[in-house]
Amino acid sequence: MHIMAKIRMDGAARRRMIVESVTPVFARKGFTGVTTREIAEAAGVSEALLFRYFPTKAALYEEILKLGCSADPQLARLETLPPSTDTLILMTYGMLWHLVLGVLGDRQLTVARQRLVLHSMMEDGEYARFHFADVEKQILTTYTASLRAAERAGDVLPGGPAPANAFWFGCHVASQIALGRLSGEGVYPYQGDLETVVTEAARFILRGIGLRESVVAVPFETQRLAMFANCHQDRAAEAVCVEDQ
Amino acid sequence: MHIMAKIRMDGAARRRMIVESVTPVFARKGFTGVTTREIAEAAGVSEALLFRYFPTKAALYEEILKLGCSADPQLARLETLPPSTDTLILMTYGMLWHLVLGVLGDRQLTVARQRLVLHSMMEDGEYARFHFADVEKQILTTYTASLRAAERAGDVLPGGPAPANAFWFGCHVASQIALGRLSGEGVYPYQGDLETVVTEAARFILRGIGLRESVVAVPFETQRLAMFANCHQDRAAEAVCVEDQ
DNA sequence: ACGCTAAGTGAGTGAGGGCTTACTTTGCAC
DNA sequence: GTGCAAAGTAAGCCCTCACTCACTTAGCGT
Repeated sequence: MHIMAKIRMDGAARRRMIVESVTPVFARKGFTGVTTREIAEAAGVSEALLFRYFPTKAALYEEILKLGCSADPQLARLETLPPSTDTLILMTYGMLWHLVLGVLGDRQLTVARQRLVLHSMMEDGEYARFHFADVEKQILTTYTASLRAAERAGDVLPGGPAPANAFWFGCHVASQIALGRLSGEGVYPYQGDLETVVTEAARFILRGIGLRESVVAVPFETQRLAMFANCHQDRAAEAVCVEDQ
Repeated sequence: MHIMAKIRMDGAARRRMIVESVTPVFARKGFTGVTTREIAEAAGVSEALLFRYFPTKAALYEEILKLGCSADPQLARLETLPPSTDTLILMTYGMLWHLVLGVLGDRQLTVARQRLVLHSMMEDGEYARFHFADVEKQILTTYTASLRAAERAGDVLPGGPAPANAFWFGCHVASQIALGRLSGEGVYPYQGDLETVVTEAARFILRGIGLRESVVAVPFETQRLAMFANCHQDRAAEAVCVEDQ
């Protein structure tokens, strides 16, 4: 007998462990692209055990999707920010950094989520719709509030897109840059290094939603974002501790 | 004996016919998601015949990718446009209309191409890289020239992104809107109907690359695009004639 | 010490995957 | 008409896939 599962775990722990270790595999190759043997190997477990915990391969996949749907805890933090032009800018840079660089939160999870959403969009789109509805619910009110605040402050030109659309268009730029880098080396022939591209993208988005030049041109001090990220990492550290226990 | 291939064709014609009828199937389900039996059925041909023309399933797929790479003939038309702010605007609207609405050219082919590129980006990205390099080669010089012309005309604010990046960021918005609609009903919860979204997106992009309000705010008369599209349809009609022959 | 339950597995199974083979049919040159 | 090359197919072959079963092992309450 080969030792596959080195240590014996109780049901719940094993389930979680399987889902976690298998997520990136599904993310990389898609549902049909992965075999249950690969899955088992990735989880360090026999195929038979897999099927003790999940009745079918599809059920395991759905479990992963559900888990990916769970709200990003750091997003809650956004609601604590005051509605303002500054917040709008912070959100834009934050989104880009998050989606493209994977700063803030677990990079692997972020990438996995992107892939799952993409797979969904290429199939029936149901999961993607759900996911975006969730994102909207979590972010849009803050975003809209900040956009309105910026308007009141005279920082935004009239005739811009509806707030929801402004938000999504910004997301589109960020997601597509991220998508272009999913396969390792980027596929888009941008000019300049990644940092430049991200900065230019941020300004592109801010101009796009109608912010005045005087606001857009101000360089973004990354400390703010770093602080934001740190707060979250503390939280992540906590979570790990709990899990280890 | 069942009649599968209703009419007898010579080798070259059958090859073309198979590739054409099979492209949307691969596009929808991805390489691993499709069986050779499905492929054969889609082509209205026996599996055996498939394998007479293509040594493996992978070879058939590659053939499709290569064909998808062949330049869009209408793109050549772009080069005939004078470099100007107007051309920049036309290109932006044209891109959106092309990618999202599928006007200009064969809609089904456009969608198939998008899916194939996406599949590639989620795997090794090689085909996507090739495709984008091609797009860049075909469009970027005209785009850059028009952006420079706009600058000279005083229509664009300083401090915008590098021309190549401006182009790609615009593409990103358009592709992502299109991607959100691949599965039928759109997955992004935009505000307003599709036409509104596309118009807002166009303005978002034009603002994003730094065009002045005075230029962006001008409503776009769709006749120009329609004219452009018509020109192409004439060409398409020609092509069909040649093919029928 | 000793069951008893739950964790875990090796060795399959049938279905369906890509691909082949041995054959039939069709058009056409003569 | 007849021969023949090319178009076309039915019927599998073998392998891998998702999934199962009969079994062994570890921990734990008594």
